[in-house]
Amino acid sequence: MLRTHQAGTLRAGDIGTTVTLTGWVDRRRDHGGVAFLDLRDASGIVQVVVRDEEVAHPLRSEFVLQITGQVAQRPEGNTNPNLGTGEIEVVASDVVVLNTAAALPFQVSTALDEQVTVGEEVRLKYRYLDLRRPGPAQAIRLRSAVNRAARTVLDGEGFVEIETPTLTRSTPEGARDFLVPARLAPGSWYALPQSPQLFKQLLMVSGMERYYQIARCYRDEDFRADRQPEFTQLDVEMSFVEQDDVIALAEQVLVALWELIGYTIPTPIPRMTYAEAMRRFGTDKPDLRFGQELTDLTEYFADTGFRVFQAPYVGAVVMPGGGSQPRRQFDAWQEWAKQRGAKGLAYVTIGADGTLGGPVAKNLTDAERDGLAEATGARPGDCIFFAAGAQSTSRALLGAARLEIGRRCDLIDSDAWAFVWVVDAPLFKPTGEDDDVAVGSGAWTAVHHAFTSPTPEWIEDFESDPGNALAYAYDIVCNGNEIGGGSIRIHARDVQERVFAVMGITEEEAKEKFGFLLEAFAFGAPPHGGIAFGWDRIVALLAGADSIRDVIAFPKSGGGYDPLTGAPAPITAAQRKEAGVDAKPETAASADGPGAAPGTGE
RNA sequence: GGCCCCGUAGCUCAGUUGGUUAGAGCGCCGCCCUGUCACGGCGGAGGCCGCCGGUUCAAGUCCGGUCGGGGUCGCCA
Repeated sequence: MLRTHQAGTLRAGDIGTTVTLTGWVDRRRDHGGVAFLDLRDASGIVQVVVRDEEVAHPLRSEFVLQITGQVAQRPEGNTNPNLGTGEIEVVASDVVVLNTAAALPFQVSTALDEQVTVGEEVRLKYRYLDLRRPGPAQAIRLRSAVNRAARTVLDGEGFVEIETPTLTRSTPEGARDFLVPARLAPGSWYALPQSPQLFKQLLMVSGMERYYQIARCYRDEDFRADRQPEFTQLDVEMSFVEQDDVIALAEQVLVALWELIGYTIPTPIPRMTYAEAMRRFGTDKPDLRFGQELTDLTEYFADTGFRVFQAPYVGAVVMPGGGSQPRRQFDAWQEWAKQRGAKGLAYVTIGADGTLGGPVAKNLTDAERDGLAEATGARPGDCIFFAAGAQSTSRALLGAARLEIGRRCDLIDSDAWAFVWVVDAPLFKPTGEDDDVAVGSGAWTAVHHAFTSPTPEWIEDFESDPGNALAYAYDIVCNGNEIGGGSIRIHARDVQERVFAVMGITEEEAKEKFGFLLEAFAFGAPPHGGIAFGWDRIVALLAGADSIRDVIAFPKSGGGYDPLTGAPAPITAAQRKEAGVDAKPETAASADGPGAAPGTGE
C-alpha cells in the first residue's frame, strides 16, 4: 500500500504517530513560509502542514499526493470543529507528487459542495470529477448499501441470485426494444431485455423456487426525470406462493432498505384496492402523505339542470384557502387543465360568509349550492374544483389537481413516508381506451402483463365480465411513486389460453411470440409469482434525490445521449458491413407477425 | 410527437426602453504573504453572447428557424 492510514480517520489518539497518507489536494492555503493543504481521500479530509515553501508552492488543486508526516495536536485556538480530524494536523516531512492535475472544468472542493451549484450537463460530462464531491459520491455509496441490504435479506430467505441474458429475443412487451444486430446471422437481431420477466418464470419451471437479480433493463422510450433508457430492477420470483407471501417478502426488503436511513416502516403496510385508490385519489399510485380526497358528486348532481354536470361522472377536490385566489390564478388553473388534455377545470369559491362565487355557482340551484360545502367538505375561504365527463379521465384530472393543490398549499410533509399496497387491479382494460395500439383482434388487453393470473375468485369465469375481472397483482406505492409491482402468474395452460382468447391472441400468435415459455409451462410449471422493484427510484427516494440520474454512476441525459462518452455515435462503414445492419430479411413474413401484446414488462 | 422554461468567460450568473470598449463572484496564471481552514494582498489572462437568417442607422437585447439542455403531457410499469 502507498499509505498507512486513511486521511479522514485520524484523531487525537493518533498524535505522535508517523503516518503516510495519499489523496487529492482539496484546497490549499499558502502563507509563504507555511502552507496548509486539505488532503482528501475517500474517508474524508485532514489538514497537512507543509513548512517548505519550495515544496508547497507548485502544488495545485486535485494534485495527487503521498504525504509522510507526524500527526500533531493543532495549536491552541486553531482547531476546526467542522472536520472530524479538526483536532489534529499532519506535519509533512515528505511530499511526493503522485500525479498533477489540469485546471478543472468546475470546482470539486468538499468545502464548496453545498455552496457552489454546477449545471448537470457539465457534471455529467465530467462525472468522474462530480463523483469526487461528497454529495454525489454519497448517493452512489448509498446505492451500494441498498444493494447489500437487499441481498442480505434475500440470501437469508434462501434466494438464489441468478443472472439472465442481456442479449435475447425481441418479445412483445409493452415498450420498444433496443436491438442489436447479429453478425453471424445477418438480418436477425437480438433485443435487450425490457425486464427478465420471461427468464425468471423459466427459472421457476427449473425448480430454482426462489430467484432474485439486480437486473439491468432496457426500454427504448422517451425519457423523464425518473426514466432512463437503461435502468435497474430488483427482480424477484418465488414458487408455491400466494400474493400474501410475495408481499410479506417484499415488506422485509423494504424495511431493511429504509432502516439504512433510520426509518422503520410500520408493517404490515396497509393495502388499498385499485378501485378505492381511483375513487378516493384518482390514481393507482396515491400519495397518502396528505388528504384532500376526491368527492364523487355524480349522485349529488344526478338531476342537475347545469349542462356541464350532466355527465357520467362528476367529482370534486377542495383547495383549502383557494377561494381568495385572484382571477388570474384561476385562469392559470384552466391552462394547467388544458395542458392535460381537459377542456377546463370548473370551480366554485366559498366566501368567508359561506356564499358561493365563481362562474359555475350561478348555474346551480339553491339546493345544489346549499349542500355543496357539506358534500365536499369545503369550508369558508376554500375553493372547489370540479371535473365532469368520463369517469376515468375526470378522476385522473382531479387526482392531478389534488397533487398540485398539495404542492401549492404546502400540504405535503416532505419528511413523511407513506407506503401502501394497491391490490385488485383490473385484469383487462378495453383496447383503444388510451389510444393503445390494438393487440391482435381483441377488445381487451392486459393491464399488467399477459401472464398475470386472475384472482382466485375470478379464475373460473373472467371471460364472463372481462372489464371487472381482477388481476392477482400488487403494486407498492411510496409517497405517490410506484416503486414496485408484481403478480401471481398463470401456470395452468388452459387459463393462459383463455386469457389469450379474451385478448384476441390466437394460438398461432401466442406460439410465435412466447412459444418457448408456453412450451416450458407444459412440463410441470409450479404455481409462482414475484415482484420487481424500481431500484433507481427507490435509491433516489432514500437519497432524497430529485432525479434518478443522481443515483446512477454514469447516467444518460436527454435523448439517450451520454455526455461523457458521446454515445451513441456513428459507426464506420466497415462496422456497418460486418454487423449486418443493412441486411435484408429473406422473407418479409417473419418480420411481420402479429402486433405486440402490451404490458409484458414487469 | 405537443406545450413550457433555459443557452452570455472554465463554473454560477447580471446585463436597463435596442445605443460606445459586454460585467460580477468563484476558478485559472504571475508575484507577495509563517497559523490558515470559503486565508489574505497586488497584478493579469480569458467571450462566434449556442447556431443560421431577418427587422433596424444600430441586436447579447426584437422576430423566425434550428441545435442543445431541463420540465411536462403523449408514450413508457
